[in-house]
This record gives sequence, structure tokens and C-alpha cells, in this order.
Amino acid sequence: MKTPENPHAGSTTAPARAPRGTLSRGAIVDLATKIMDKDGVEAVTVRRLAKELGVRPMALYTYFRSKDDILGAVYSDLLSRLELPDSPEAGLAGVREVVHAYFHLLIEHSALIRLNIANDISNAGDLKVSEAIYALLLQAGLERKDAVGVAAALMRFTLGSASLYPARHNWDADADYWSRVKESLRTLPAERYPALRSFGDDLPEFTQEQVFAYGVDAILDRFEG
Amino acid sequence: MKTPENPHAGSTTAPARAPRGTLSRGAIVDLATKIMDKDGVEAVTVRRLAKELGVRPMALYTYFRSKDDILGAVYSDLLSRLELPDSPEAGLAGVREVVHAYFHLLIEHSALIRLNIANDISNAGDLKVSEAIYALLLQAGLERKDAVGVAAALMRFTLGSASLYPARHNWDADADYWSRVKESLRTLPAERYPALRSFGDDLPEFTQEQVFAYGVDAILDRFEG
DNA sequence: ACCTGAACACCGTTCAAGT
DNA sequence: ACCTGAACACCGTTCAAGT
Repeated sequence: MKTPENPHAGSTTAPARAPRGTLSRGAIVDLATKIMDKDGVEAVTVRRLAKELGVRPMALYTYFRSKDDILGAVYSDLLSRLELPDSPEAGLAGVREVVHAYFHLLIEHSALIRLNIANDISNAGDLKVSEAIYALLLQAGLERKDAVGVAAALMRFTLGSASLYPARHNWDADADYWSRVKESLRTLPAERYPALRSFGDDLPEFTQEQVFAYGVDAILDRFEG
Repeated sequence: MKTPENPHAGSTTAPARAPRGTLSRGAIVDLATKIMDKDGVEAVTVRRLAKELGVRPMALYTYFRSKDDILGAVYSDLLSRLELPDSPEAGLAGVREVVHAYFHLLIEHSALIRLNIANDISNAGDLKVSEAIYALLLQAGLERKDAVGVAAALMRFTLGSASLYPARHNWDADADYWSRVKESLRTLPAERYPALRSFGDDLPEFTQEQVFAYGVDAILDRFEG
């Protein structure tokens, strides 16, 4: 009775073979992005992608050579969506804009950081960001040497800021969290941590956003007006 | 013939049970560090650690609750070895020293970055670095608000610099690599990448070390005598 | 071209058991 | 207390095979 012609004969019918059009690079990248944002990069597995796409694991290998290849595509895709001001007259204000946009992209998809670190400069998305920053810096009148130094410093500062963001952003609007931090600073041994202890009583508050702006200002200020 | 009393009867003798003293937290941490430096964090597996220590995988769980616990111990151990100048009179020069020492620790054990990102502030090693920086900044006369902003900016810039280091340090002393970068910049489409292209002809050279120093200067200079 | 089944060589970890 | 065996529920990927 259990023949291919009579698939309903048993309750243990084999799962239907997925039709031809189910998969595409875009569908895979979109789902990988969604999983990454929700549960982190480590949750992005070939097997889970396949399952949620209604397909067997090996099907993905028609579209990507490896899992790393998929993650690379996720990174490029997100970077390509980054909207950059293309008026090179914006000057240093424009640089701030680009760098903030990049920062926000990184923290909205916080797992991007780990992908970025493995990447090389040849990535088209990175190139776009670099081009925008260099064009604006040169337009603003910086010497080539300073342009390179400033651009490199901004990239590094932005990456570092984004990498600490997930562990720090809880403090941002939570007065409770903030006072617990002060409390824990006050419990530090006085001989070994005199400076940190003093911040237990008087701790200037910064949101992560403000820390980021502070650093960008520090790097750019000396070229201002 | 193959009885427990006669273990040499066959050539497939069971491997000897490891004696009691073979393992310790220190031995595990040291080996994990060695593997991490040689082959990266992803090469640090419980099974490999066990094999190279001459022991079965489960033996490690007497000393650590989980693999993450082992990696956390590696991070703490390395940070605790960091030598910090403990003269708070050193001022901003002392800050530079601390930050450079931290940078070098991170790039010498380049996989540390990925560990750091997951960590929290309560780590004793991080505390030591923070204390040193804050003490020096306050001693140098910075307002508390600036001390927090500068310390946060330096930490973030240092982390970002260290995270890009592995992908960039090849350029440092390799004129060949450098000219290949310039060559590839020259092949970029002129309309989309005018600024980057211009660097194909005239690219100010920076080692990673110099980029790092440039950024630290940018952040600290405005507080300099 | 696109999707699948089975298998390989790995993971971290639990649980119960030896010494 | 310290080390082990077996098993569980996972990985990414190769290779040969279906449609």
C-alpha cells in the first residue's frame, strides 16, 4: 500500500521534496541575518538555516561554498544598505555623519563585529565607507598624512565602541543599573583601587552614544575651524 | 589470556589510566593559551586539550565548569601578567605607557579580543588596567568628566586597533605588500572611488604601531601642557 | 541545475561509574 | 577527589545519487 502512488497510506510519509524554486542566495542571506540579530552568530548554523527554509542542509551548498561564505554575504549585504551622504561639501560634519551611520549599523546588528574582524579590505562595502570618509577629509582640507591617520583612527575607534556596546548599553537609561555600578565600585578595596573607588561617589554619566560622540570629537576637533 | 592480570597479552592494550596529579588549573590554562596563540581560539577544544594533556576529555571538568570557564581563565591569567607602571606621577606619559602595554598584550595574543568582547567589567584584570588609567588621568589634572570620556575612548580605540591588527600587520615592513595595495587602489573605478584612487599614487605609509600612536595622541593631545 | 541521503570526523556536556 | 566510558544532541562538509 505504501507506494509512491499512494503517499497517504501510512502516517510516516516521507517529507515532501522541496520544489525547485524554494532557495536563493537572497533568501538564505535574509534568514541568516534574522537569526544572527535574534540569537547571535553562533546560532547561525547550516542545519538551522536549512530547517527553517524547509530544505535539507546540503541544498544550501548549491548557493554558497561554505558557511563562512554565507556570513561574508550577510556582512556585505548589510554594509551595502548603509546610506551615506554623497555631498563632499559636508566637511567634517559629514565625516561625523558617516561614522555615526557605520556605528549604528554595527550595533543594530551587533554580531557584525565578529564578522568584520575576519574580513579583508577588499570588501566592497568597506570600500564605500572608506571612500566617503577620505573624500570628506580631503575636501575639508586635511593633509594626506592626517587624512590617513584620522580615517584609520576613526575606523578603529568605531569598531571598538561597537564591540563594547552590547555589554554596556544596559546602563544607558537604567538608573538602577547605574547605581549598582557605583555601589560595586564602592566595595573595591581602597588600597588597590583608590581612583576607581572615588568614582563610586561621583561618577559622571555617559550613554554609549555620548561616549562615542566624545571620542569622535577628540579625534576630529583639532581640525575644526 | 587477555585478562586484567595479564595486560600485555595483546597488542591492543588499553591506554594507561592517567595518574592523579597529571592535571591542574594552571596546566590547562597554559596549554589553552599556547594552542590559542598558535592556532586561534577555535582550535582550543576540550578534546584537544585532553589529548595533549594525556587525559580523557571529562577530566577537565574537575577543574573548570565549562569551556567558556577555561577561556575566561586564560584571559584573566594573561591580563594579570600585564606589567603596569605604578607611579601615578607619570601623568599622560604614563597613560600612554599603560595603553601601549595593553595594546601589545592584545596583539601578542590576538585571539584575546574575541574573549574580551564577551567579558564583563568585573574582571579583575580589566579593573587593574582601568585603575591605572584613571589614577594617572586624575593625577594629570583632568576633570572627572574628561577622565571618564578619555578612558572610555582609549579603551575602545585600543580594542579596535587590536582587532584590526591581525589583518593589517602584514603591511608593516613589507614594501611589496604596500605597493600591491597601491596597485589595487589604482584599479578602482574612477567615478565611484575618486578619493581612494588618489591614494594609489600617493599613499602616506603608517605601520600599525604608528596608527595606534597617532590615535592615542589625538585623544590625549588637547590635555597636554 | 537543484535538491537529497548517508556518512565522516568532529564538537561540548550529562550522567553514572570506577579508583 | 580525581579520572573515565558511554551516550546525547549537536556541528560543517564530502561524495554519490536522485530529478
